[in-house]
This record gives sequence, structure tokens and C-alpha cells, in this order.
Amino acid sequence: MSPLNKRVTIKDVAKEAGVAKSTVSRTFNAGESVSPVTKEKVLRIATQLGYSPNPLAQALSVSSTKTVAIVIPNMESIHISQVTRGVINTLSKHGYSVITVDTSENFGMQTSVHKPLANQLVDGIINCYASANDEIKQLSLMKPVVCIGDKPDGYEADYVGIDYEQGYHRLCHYLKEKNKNNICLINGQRDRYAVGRSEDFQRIARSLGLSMVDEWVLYANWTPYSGYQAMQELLCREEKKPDVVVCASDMVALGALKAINNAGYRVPEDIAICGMDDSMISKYTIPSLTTLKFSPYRLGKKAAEVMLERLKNKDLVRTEHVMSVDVEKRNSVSRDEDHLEQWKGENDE
Amino acid sequence: MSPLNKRVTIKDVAKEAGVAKSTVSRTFNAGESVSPVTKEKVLRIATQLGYSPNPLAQALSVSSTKTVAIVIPNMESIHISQVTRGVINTLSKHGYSVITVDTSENFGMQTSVHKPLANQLVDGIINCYASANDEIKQLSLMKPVVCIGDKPDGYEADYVGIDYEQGYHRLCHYLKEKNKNNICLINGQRDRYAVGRSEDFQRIARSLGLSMVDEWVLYANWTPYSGYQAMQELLCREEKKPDVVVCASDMVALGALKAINNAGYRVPEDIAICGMDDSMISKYTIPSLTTLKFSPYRLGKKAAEVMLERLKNKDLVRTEHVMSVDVEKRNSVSRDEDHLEQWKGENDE
DNA sequence: CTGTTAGCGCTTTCAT
DNA sequence: ATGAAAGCGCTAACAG
Repeated sequence: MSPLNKRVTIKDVAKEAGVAKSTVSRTFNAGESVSPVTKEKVLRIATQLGYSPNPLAQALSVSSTKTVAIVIPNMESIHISQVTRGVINTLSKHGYSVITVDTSENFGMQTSVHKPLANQLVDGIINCYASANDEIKQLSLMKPVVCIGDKPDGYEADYVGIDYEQGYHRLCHYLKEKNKNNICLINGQRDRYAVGRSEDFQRIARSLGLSMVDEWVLYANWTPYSGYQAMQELLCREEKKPDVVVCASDMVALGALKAINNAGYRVPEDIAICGMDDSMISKYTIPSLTTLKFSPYRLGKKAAEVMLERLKNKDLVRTEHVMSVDVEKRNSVSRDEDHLEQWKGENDE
Repeated sequence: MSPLNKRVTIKDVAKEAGVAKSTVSRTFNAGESVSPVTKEKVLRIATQLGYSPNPLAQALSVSSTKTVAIVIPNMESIHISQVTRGVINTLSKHGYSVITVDTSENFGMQTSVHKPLANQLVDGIINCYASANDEIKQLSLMKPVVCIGDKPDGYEADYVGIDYEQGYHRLCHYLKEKNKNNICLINGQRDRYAVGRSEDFQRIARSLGLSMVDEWVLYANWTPYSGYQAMQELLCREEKKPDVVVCASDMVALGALKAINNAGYRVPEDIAICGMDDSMISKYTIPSLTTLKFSPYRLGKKAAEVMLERLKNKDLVRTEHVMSVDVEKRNSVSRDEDHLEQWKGENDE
């Protein structure tokens, strides 16, 4: 914080180079016509003076900040941080900055999203899992938003999501094949979306002849602890146990696994278990975790690409994309599934 | 993107209310003198017109954006995302927005940090774990930066960190008490800082009479996979095994745990293991993980507070803070440590 | 190709 | 208490 208290502006460069401000501006904006010799001179003087354009002034002038916001419910979820990285990486490759707004919903804080996003501060908004729907709805009138994971609720926006139905189909097929007929479902946070997905799952399971009683549909909150609790509660009941417990995330599954283990049951022999996400940890639980796999990174990437399109052309029709889901078969459902080759590197892009 | 293409500005409000722009400005900036009746009128008209100040113009005028950046090496690390949340939460409570810049170093991408941070776009920078040191060094001449985790290298900045030495001391004491005398260390990414910490650890361990041979100092890269690999490599060697493996993070420990398990050894009887972070998962591994505990959230919070101070007063002397570290005793070192009460909620602030 | 002139939307003297 | 005017640093017509 010492010397450069006086910022050097376009004006300084102009004066020093003996040209007009606009000429300096042009040399810095590719695609403008300026003679090679003046350009050279301006550039020289500029670096010599240590000039670089002030993005703020720039932005005010063209009313675009070249930054988009991604608003997320909680960055501590591995899944979400991967989505976010996908967004950030792709967007920055195209010269955009991204500002991450964490509403911390899972922590009951519901921080307001409006201030950082209002007005010209961002060119567009990527809304991850319906984070701050009400505020976003309002903002969607002024700038493009694309939704990830949960469809826009009551406003216009592009959508990038996951083909849950397909995933559920595949998973249920696999479970049936392995003779896991009585299914328990531990969902994430109970909200409109989770309930919807849960119903989808039940419908699909039943259509394949699997059994899903209502008492075995539980809700957790994405943490291992919540999975542990839900599972423990289930095990205390004096009923027969499910053949398999399907969890809404790997973290929930991790907790459930622990509860089963503590209670002295064996996985998968007594109770099988599935996660969702194929996160970093799923290969390393004991036993390794069968999980529904899709790439959060690619989800984010796709959303970023959609945003880029939309930014280029506001008048495009609303789009929807869904990504496919695979069953990653590991030991937590059936012992014979683990292969040594699976132990190779982390998937990255 | 429908109606509001024409933004309503201060001018519109002024005209409609029959006052000058400056008056409108004043009513919106607390602490300015404006008569109650005009203030009321302006406010009424403003909401009626749907006016809200344009932060960009505001920023250009006062040359402060009320936003600070946090640059992080990789948000997929639970630890780092928690630090980040600490920063974001505290800063937003004070009216600041924060923009998160992920350099994705661990992915070898080294995205440039300069563009989004240059010039007036942010008022200050929080540099997490020496993420983009060279660029930050340059920027530190123009605006305050506070470093988290690793001290500023070659530039002036405040520092908030962890009292590793204290943590190592406590851990080593505990290990000695449990008779784990031969220690293996699996560090994070090999860099100047990791090497330094590793040397600290060795020094401290030895000073307590514990054994740490050089061949048992390994480097991983924070992922479970890297921990798995390192551990596997270690187990292949035809030597005696360490009594305990201390890992640089819980994720690394998770991988190591799996490797030990796969190789047919028991934890902690044959080989004990420690993590670092006390992350979400550490209670749920099997066995549960003994780990060095400090609150990343509070680390971030503290950094944010320091930044707030610095923003208020540029001329403060450089400060340094370190946070204390505790050993969280669980089953992966000694079976008798787990208590049922430990299974309660996740720690949050 | 380059200079001139207006703004972008707000804050801030400086008068009144 | 309020208005007028200058300016933050840049871009964007419009003339030449």
C-alpha cells in the first residue's frame, strides 16, 4: 500500500503519448483500427507508466462487468463445490470472472443474495439447486439466469439438470438383479424437489416389482450425521429390516454405513447400501460404496456454456438439458463388484 | 429479460420528486442531512419507481466496491470450503460481498487471478494457502491482503494461521502415551510450506523421544487416492511397519485407512492412524478417526475480521494471529477413546 | 486512422 | 437543507 496512490489513467497515457483518450482506449480494445506506430507508442508509454484499464469504469461505460454469479446453497457439499468448479473453469476460459454467493441455507442463515447481485454488478446468474428462489425470481427480470439441478420455479430461465428417472431406473434394475427387493430411501432435506424425486423413485421401484413402503422413506439433511441418525432410528424399530438403503448422497450413506456397522450388521450381506454422487470418498468407505454417478463438474460446465450462449443472444428460446446417470457398482451392494482396476486416479477434467 | 430494459436511475427519481440528484443521493446515504419531509417523498417515489442505486457507478465514484476477494487453491477441499464460508459469512455481515477465486492449483490449471482482482474491482484480497503468490505479491502494493495458513512470502500482509507446533506437540504427547513410537508421516502436496511443517513435526516428535525415520516421510496430494497410494507403497516395502501413520488431512487418512484395511491389517491394533481437520467425515470412518482439530470456519472468520480492520485503517502495523489446535481422540489410535456422546450434531457456528 | 464530444450513474464540493 | 456542476475512468458515436 505504498506508492501507487495516484492511479494512472487513460488520460495520463493519452497526454504522455500525445494522442486522444479514445486512441488509447482503442489500442486496448482489440478489433479497433489504430495505426501500428501509434499503437506501439501508446503501448510502450502505457507499460512504462504502469497503466492498466480500470474495469469499473469500463463496466459502467459498457454496462457489462464480464462477471457472472453462481449462487449455491452450501459450498461445503463436495457435490456442489464440484459443480462450482465446473462453472468457474469454463467461464474463466471465456474471460468471465465468477462470484460465488453461498446462501448457507443448510445452516439456516439465508443470507440475502440481492445486494451483491443487483444491478450491473453481474451479467448473469447461475442458480444452483433453487438456492434463493424468491430473490432470483426478481432478478431474472433483469438478467439471464440458468438453473442447475432444480427447475426454475415461477420464472423464466434455462435449465441444466440430471436425468434422475434414468438413474433410478438403472439403479432399481441393478438392485432387483442382486435380489435387494425391500428398499429404504433416505432423502436429502425435505423440500418440494426432494419429495418429487422421492416419489419418482418409489414409482419406478414399484413398477419394477420392488417393495417400497412409506415408512421407509426418510429425510435427512445431506450430512453424515443426519444419515447416521436416520439409519439408527430405522434400526431401532422393531420391524424387519430393508434389504437395501438408498441414500440421497454419499455423505448420508457414510453416516448410514456407520450406524449399520455400529449396530453390528454386515454390509452388504445384512443390509446393502447405496450413495449418490460418486464423490471422492465413495471408493474409500468400507466397504466401498455403490453410488449413482454423474459428473457434477460437467453439470457446472454445461450450465456455464448455456450461460455463455444466453449472454451472447438474449432472445434464444429457453433451453433444458439433462445429463445421464450411471450406476457405479461397488461392494456395498454386492461383494463381487469391486475390481482392482477401480483404484486408479480420481476422475478429473 | 422482459420489461425493465430501461433502468431507473437517480435522475429519474430526482425529476419525479422535483429535487436535485444530489438530494436523492443524500437520502440514500445515511448520515447526510436532508429534511424529513423531502426524505420521505424521495423514498416513496424511489420505491414506487423501483429505484435502487447502481453499485457500479457508486463504486466508480467513491472508488471502493465493498467487495473483497478470497483466493483459494481448490474449493473441493472440505477444509478450504469451510474457511471460505467463515470469510463470506463474516464479511457479508458487514456489508461486503466476497468474490471467490479458485486457482485450481491442485488440478494443475493455475488460472490467472489477476484479471478479476486488478484495480478497483475488489477492496482487498484474502489469500488462502499461498494460492497465487506471484500475482498477489504484485497486487499487495495496491490493496490490503491478508494471508491464511501460509505466511506472506516476499510481501507485506497480515497473517492468520494455525499453531501447528502446538498441535504437533499435543499429538505427539498423545501418541507417546499410547505407545505409538514409530511414526510415519504422509504430508500434503510437496511445497515449501509442507516441507517446513514436516520438519517441525519431525523435530518435535524426536524431541519427545519418538522415532521418525526419513524413509517414513511421504508426500501425497490431499486426495484419498493419494493417501491410498502412499500407504500401499509403504506396506509393500519389506520393512517393519510404523506404529502410527499421521496424515496431513482427513481425506488422505481415509485413503490410507482403506489401504491398510485392504492389506488385511487392523486399525489401530496393527497400525494406528491420524488425520487432520476433524472434517465432517472423521467421525464416520471405520474406525473413527483421531484427528487434529481446529476450526477452519473460525480461521476464515478471523481473517475476515482482520481484513475489516485493515480496510478501516490502512496504516495499522502488520498483524499475526495463530489459532490453537486440539487432538480429537477417536478409535483410529486407541479403541477406548470413542464415546457415545461424540455422535451428536455437526459443529457449526 | 484519429480527435472531439457526450455520456454511463453516482458522489461531492461549493454555493445559496 | 438543497441545488448546480464537476468529476470518477472509460467507451462510443460522429466528424474529419
